[in-house]
Amino acid sequence: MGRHSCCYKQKLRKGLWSPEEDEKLLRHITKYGHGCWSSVPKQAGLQRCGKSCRLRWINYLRPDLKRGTFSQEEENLIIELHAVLGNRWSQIAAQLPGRTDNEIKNLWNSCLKKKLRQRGIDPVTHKPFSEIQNNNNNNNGLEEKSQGQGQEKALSNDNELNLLRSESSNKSEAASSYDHHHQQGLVPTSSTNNKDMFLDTCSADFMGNYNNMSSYASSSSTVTVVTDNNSNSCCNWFTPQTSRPFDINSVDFTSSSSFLPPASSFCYNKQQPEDMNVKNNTTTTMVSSSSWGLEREEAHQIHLMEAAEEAKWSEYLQNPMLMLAAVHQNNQEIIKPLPPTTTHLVPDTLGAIMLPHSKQTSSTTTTFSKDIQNLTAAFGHI
DNA sequence: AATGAAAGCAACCGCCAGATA
DNA sequence: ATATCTGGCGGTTGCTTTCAT
Repeated sequence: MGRHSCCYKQKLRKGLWSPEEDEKLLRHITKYGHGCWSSVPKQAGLQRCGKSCRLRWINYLRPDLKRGTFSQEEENLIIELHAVLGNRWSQIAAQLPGRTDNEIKNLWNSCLKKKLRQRGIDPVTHKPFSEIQNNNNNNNGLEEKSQGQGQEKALSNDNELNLLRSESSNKSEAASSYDHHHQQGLVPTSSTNNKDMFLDTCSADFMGNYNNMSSYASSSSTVTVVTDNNSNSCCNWFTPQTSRPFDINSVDFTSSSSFLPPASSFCYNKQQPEDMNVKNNTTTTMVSSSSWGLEREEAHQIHLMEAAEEAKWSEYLQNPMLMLAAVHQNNQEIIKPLPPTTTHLVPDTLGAIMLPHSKQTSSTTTTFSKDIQNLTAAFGHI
């Protein structure tokens, strides 16, 4: 299968499994367990590669599989989980006992996506198309100024195009916003790629998705976003416990697991550029705490709110289903940040969602960004 | 009844990351 | 330190079945 060496060594069967093959595989695994999948076909007397055997077992032969059509409850759950997890089919499947990632994926692609579209909901962002349309119209206005009347304008009402845009709009908005702030020297700089990606990730999510106040789980700490409704604000960073600016240069970006501020929360505060008092040097970014947008008292209040929600968040983190419940229960309510002491969510609790299958280094940041976007899409109204 | 389109589904492909040699 | 092996995942393909005309 694929480029795996097992497939080169001998001519192996492909395609649909015969009942005889199923019986051989089932008998073998029932008796001996699968152990090393690559050795299963040989031991079971099958002309298949180990990968194919594994897939057959997981998707069809496993005794705990639930067969039959999906119930309405299951469909709803998949939709809600997808809003949080995105196309993480294996993680979605983990919440539906007896269902495989493959059949959930198939259901989504063949059925649920369509249903959502029929309801006027974008299956990518889980937001109403009208909302996306409005955003796109705003974007189109800008595009038209810079690009004139292009092909995209002609396609502006096309749903598929909207989908594509909705997938990329947050990132592009955020990226340009970050660039703007970066050019003004309002964002600490760094020479490492990871750090750049970190900044990019943060700015993407913060600029692209925030509404009044949102919070995000990270791999090692809390990201709190405090904003007002002034669109021209700039950003700064600080830890709420101390009201000190978060010194991004102090973060060890060479360690993939600690690309966020260590053992603390940090806040992002929008503020008018003229209020900024940022002094950069080559190694650190020193900012007077009194010059940052939130007063100590405000920061303290936020910190208290964090503490009050700590237990609640712990529960959420232990159980993605609770997170979904939160979506239902808190439509108009502000979800508070993760507790400052919440560290290393990976791989248990929410970390399993945020940073799946231990992917780290460069992919971690992109995954993280995607996760944040998904979470933001799901929690954006909170 | 015939036929083309759409839907459903099983399996493959290609990539990634951790383990191991 | 490097190469190879392996399991796992999401995306995609292509075959079969169902539906509409």
